[in-house]
Amino acid sequence: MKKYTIKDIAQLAGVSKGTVDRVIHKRGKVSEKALEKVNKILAEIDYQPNLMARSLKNNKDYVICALLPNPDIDPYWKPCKKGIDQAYNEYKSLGITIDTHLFDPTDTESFLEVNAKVLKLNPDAVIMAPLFYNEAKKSISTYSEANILVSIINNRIGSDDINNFVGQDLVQSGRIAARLMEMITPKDSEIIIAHLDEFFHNASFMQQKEKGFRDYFENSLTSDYTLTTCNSIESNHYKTLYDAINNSKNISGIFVTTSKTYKVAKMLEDFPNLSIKIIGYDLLEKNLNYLNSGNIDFLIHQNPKQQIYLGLSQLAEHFLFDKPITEELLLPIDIINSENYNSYLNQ
Amino acid sequence: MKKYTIKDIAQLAGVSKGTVDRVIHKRGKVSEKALEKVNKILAEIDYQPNLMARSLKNNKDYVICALLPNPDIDPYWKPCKKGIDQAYNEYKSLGITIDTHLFDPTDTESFLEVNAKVLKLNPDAVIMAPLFYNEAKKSISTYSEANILVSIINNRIGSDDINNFVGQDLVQSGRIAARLMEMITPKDSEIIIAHLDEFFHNASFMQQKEKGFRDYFENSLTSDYTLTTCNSIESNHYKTLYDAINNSKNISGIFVTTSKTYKVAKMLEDFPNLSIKIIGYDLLEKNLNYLNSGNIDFLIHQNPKQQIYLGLSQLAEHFLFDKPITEELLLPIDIINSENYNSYLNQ
DNA sequence: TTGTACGCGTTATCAC
DNA sequence: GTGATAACGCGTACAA
Repeated sequence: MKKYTIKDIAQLAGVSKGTVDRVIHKRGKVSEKALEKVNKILAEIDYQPNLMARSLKNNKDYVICALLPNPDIDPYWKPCKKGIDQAYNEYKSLGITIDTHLFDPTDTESFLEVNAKVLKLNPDAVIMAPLFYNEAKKSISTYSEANILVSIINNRIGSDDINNFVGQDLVQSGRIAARLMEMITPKDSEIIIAHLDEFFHNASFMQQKEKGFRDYFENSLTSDYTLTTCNSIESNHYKTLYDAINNSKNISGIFVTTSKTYKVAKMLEDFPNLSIKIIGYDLLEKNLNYLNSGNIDFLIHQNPKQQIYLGLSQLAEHFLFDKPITEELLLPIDIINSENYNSYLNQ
Repeated sequence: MKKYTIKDIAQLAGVSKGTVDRVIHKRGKVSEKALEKVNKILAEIDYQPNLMARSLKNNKDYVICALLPNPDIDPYWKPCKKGIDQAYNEYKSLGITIDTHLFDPTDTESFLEVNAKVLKLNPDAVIMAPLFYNEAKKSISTYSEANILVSIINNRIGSDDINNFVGQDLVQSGRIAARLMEMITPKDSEIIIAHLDEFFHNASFMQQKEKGFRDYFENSLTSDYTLTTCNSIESNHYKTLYDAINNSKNISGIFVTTSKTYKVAKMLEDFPNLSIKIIGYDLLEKNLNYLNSGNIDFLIHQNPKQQIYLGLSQLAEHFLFDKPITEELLLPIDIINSENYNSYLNQ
């Protein structure tokens, strides 16, 4: 399995390196005869261009801007720092610069400002969590017009200008929660689907999770649960959810579609004689505490760290080695209990 | 954030590239004065050697041999092919060759033969699943003496000659199964820990899983399960397990410590009026079928594909970019149910 | 249409 | 001790 170089091919074909290069890259200006000779050799051997040499010759420094919600405001995004650091360390010596810009997930204006700032920097690519649907769409097409690659993480939004999406199948995620719920609650009981307030209001992903959750039970022949959806917001002290729990005596489980699962666990401390299972999302410290104490039964891990790492990695390898970018990268949906969360944290 | 090259440093220090190189690599033969000047510059700037250039100059082709059980004999190893292919494609153009050698997991002799063959090839590294404890240990030290790096996947074996281990914490894996079992079975029932025959008889990893499983319940204040261990082998038609199920009327769950979980599910088809939960290991097709039909409740994913991919990746990056090798890489322990297995298969 | 020469950054070698 | 130079493989400008 010898490694052939352009020089080797030139020698074998009896032409010069330049001619071989022109054939390989289809730059034309090659005589019939030469073309034939080179193609014959190329057909015989398996030429693999040396990516190091190519990249070295390129010798360009690429800049990727990462636009993320401030993790101090929404701790869900905390792990992303680690993912960025990992990608940064892996690619810094190969000519990739990663530049993080945080915005306030409660403030559309802040998102727009950060996008304006980034646009001025004119990076080679942008990777972002598109929390605000309309604003994100507009920013994305602006980037695209400026020939800036766009990678999206966490939740998909429809746009032809997106080069890469890394995330999870949220409908399936709801189905997973449903199957788990089915296993740990009595079949004839009531289950609440709780959408706790999110900073961003046009997010469709809570609905996707609900859809999957309901679909699972609707297609099930053996179950006869009563499913109730409950939207609840902090400014109202989550009163709707509280009342729902307080008024029904047959609730066996609550499916929380957001990372604020711990708030439900906390609320249930007011009802010590109810036995209600909780399934929710994300490995926030507060969630893990309740998972450990047994008050939360399962969490589903959305793996924000891996999402941003993989997105960055795809972009970097594309710039450096011209690797194709996967348009859609769906991560596994991890089921977490008190015993395995630790194995995910140290990743 | 300018990128400094050796040339830049040489210019700044008023010396030649050669001298800078000697300082950086501590090759000596540098005058006090020159050393000082260069070190001063190095202290001021953040010099990051260009890994592409270094690797290009190196221009060595590295060979890694992968020693794995034949997946036609034990389907657990099937996904490894994908992992190897992935690493192969990723690194082939960068000068890494991966050479797979299969052995018969039921036959110690075959393992030794393959090792002998590989030793003759004198590769730069070997990655293997050390199924046969004593034989593996001996082979490993032979490789080490021949200056061949050794990477181990799947199950750890003690040896100072191992450069890298990729796998899971098997004791913790047992605890995870225990927690799941606790959630889906009544607290005062009987649970069987079933060790189904493995091809290799000196494997300690079934014991590790059992230890974790038992530990969990022993430290639990709320549970009073009766745990029974059952070793059962195919040549005896798994009679010991069959009898255990047949004779007891209070079994609520079976924890299968190997990938042959489907055999237990199949056996339970003989007992249609028993309701016994099954938790086992690995995403074999036969296991997934029973997971889908609800006869297996949970599987734990040992991720053999990711194990070999990460091991290969570590070795490759070490050879190419001189990256340090993690001695021990513990993968997350994935909980699988009927709804999320698909998201792992397409990885 | 073709071949040659040069540069990318690092490292090894070889004169001085 | 030191500095100049060649080489790795690729891409390309330029001369023929």
